Amino acid sequence: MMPAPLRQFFERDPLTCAREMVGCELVWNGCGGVVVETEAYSVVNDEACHTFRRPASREFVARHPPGTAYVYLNYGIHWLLNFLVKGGGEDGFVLIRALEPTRGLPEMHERRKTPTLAGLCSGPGKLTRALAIDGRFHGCDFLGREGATLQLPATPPQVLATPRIGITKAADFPWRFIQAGSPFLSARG
DNA sequence: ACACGGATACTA
DNA sequence: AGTATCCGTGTC
Repeated sequence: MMPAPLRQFFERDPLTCAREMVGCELVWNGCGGVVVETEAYSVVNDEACHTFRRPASREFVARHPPGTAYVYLNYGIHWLLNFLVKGGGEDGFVLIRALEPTRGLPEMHERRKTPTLAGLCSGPGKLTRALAIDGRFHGCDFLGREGATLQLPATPPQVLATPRIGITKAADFPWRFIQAGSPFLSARG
């Protein structure tokens, strides 16, 4: 079960949570890195959030505690990792979009077959592949599992807000958060 | 620039 | 069943 202080991390609104997730080190079974890019999705007035059109997603929010992993298959190819945010001003999700690799580099390179370090976890689908995260973890207490840790930064990095990537609805919301100047992002911004 | 690929939620 | 849509990536 997830440590109480960590659980409280997800008991806030999605924007605050997504912003403060940048700089945290996410480790899973010896592989992982520092989160350098996230996006916030809200169940309130956000057409890009799954809950806006998917009853099953609304049911997911109702039936799981904050911090639960929300993992889904996008474009039939890529697993995307989100964490459920709940109990603050608004409920929603934080999408993990990119990591600066710090742990288990050989193993991640083996899974991704990627030559460059910069491209190893520079996208939401890339990092789930590198960490071997898939639909098995949808709905589970991911950060409470053996081998999973989320370490808060000693000194928080400078974080910038930009528009979210790859969506058509509510595309103008500046709800993507990136570590300023990081070469490990999924795109420029 | 384009193909790849499957779950979800619609219409009937 | 058939259709539209979708928080992407690698290779063309």
